[in-house]
Amino acid sequence: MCDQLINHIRKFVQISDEEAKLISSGVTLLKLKKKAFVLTPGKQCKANYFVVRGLMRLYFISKKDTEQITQFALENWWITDYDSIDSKHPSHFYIQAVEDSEVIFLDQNIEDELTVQIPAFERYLRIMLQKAFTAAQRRMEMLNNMTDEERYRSFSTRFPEFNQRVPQYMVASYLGVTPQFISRVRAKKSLIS
Amino acid sequence: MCDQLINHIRKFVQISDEEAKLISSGVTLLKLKKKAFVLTPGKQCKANYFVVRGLMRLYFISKKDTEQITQFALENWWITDYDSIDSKHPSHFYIQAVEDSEVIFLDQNIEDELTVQIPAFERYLRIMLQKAFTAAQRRMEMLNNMTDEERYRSFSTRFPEFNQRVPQYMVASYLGVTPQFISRVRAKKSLIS
DNA sequence: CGCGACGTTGATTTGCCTCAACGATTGTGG
DNA sequence: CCACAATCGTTGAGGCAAATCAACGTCGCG
Repeated sequence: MCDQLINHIRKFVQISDEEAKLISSGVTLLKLKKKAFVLTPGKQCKANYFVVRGLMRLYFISKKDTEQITQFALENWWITDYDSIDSKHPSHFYIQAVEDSEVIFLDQNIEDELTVQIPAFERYLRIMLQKAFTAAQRRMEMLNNMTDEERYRSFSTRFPEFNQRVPQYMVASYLGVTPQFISRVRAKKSLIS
Repeated sequence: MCDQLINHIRKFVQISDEEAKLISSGVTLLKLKKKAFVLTPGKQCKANYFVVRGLMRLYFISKKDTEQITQFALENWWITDYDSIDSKHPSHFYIQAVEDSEVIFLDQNIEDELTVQIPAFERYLRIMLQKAFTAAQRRMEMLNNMTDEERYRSFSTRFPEFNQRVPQYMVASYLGVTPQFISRVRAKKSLIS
């Protein structure tokens, strides 16, 4: 049932079959319809989510009453609100399925137990965090080093899959621009070619 | 010599005195003059740096030939270029002392050994990464949810120490605005009060 | 069918940058 | 100790990229 997670872990660290079973028995598979939520503002985030199939997004409502997407998670990515988990404060984020999805639910307390029992699992999670942090760094780099137009073009050529699977207004929200702006850039592009 | 690092680790995880010694014997204390570099573009980053005293910054040169600061590290923070470490590619960042500083140098290979030998140390590093990632998330949130003026005001009231220790143009670079812009905001502020 | 969600297009506004010149302060060599 | 340059911050004028506001088109779905 959780083969995909175990396979993913084994790309980075070695775990025995018993350890794999231990991990499997600690998690739950959730089937989510499009637009279903696993976290909403006001609730404390208590789990880490691994995307088996589908696409999740993490977002909040900005001052201007618009959705602000801070993260997407495709297959084999983890997504959660670490801030809420660490501080034990209520989250101000939504985590929502963009498409029909299957995600593995890993409760925070169980994660703590597993990381103590299985050092290799702790290492795996550290490696995932390091990747996530690097991605966040790169994204900030792009925010400060490119114009909005460059950023959109770079994003859509580097992650063409997203343009297929994600509505334009979500891409806009993720990139920190307006949907109108993206529309104009695309109009320009098609004139050139 | 590395008491400060050991104390910091023990705020988050338990380690024995032997483990503490093992860690201490694996690291080196560097004394850096203001403006000294521990990493420059073109070189592969091979270590993690823990700030004992002083202030470090991580930055790169943007397309417009201006410095873009992506991270500061005060006392008790780690700083490095994970991207270069993971990919083993040359870095395109500078890591530089903003003030005279003392940093603890932890070689990547030694870090790998220590994390295998001491699971609690791996856990400590994961916790540090989680904090760093959360901070990066928050920063992106601010970038998309505030005007440049709000962001500067929020930054300077939330981290007043930085305004003492860091020249204005570095704050500007970190916030992604021009030094002139900050100057104007401050002028406005003093008129009001 | 009719409604809502999503995208497009045009006109106007605005927040911040750019360029440029001018202080103030610091540090350095003669 | 002073002259000078370099560094850092301030101020003003003009320009531009993207946001905002608003209207309209189109597709999919209950």
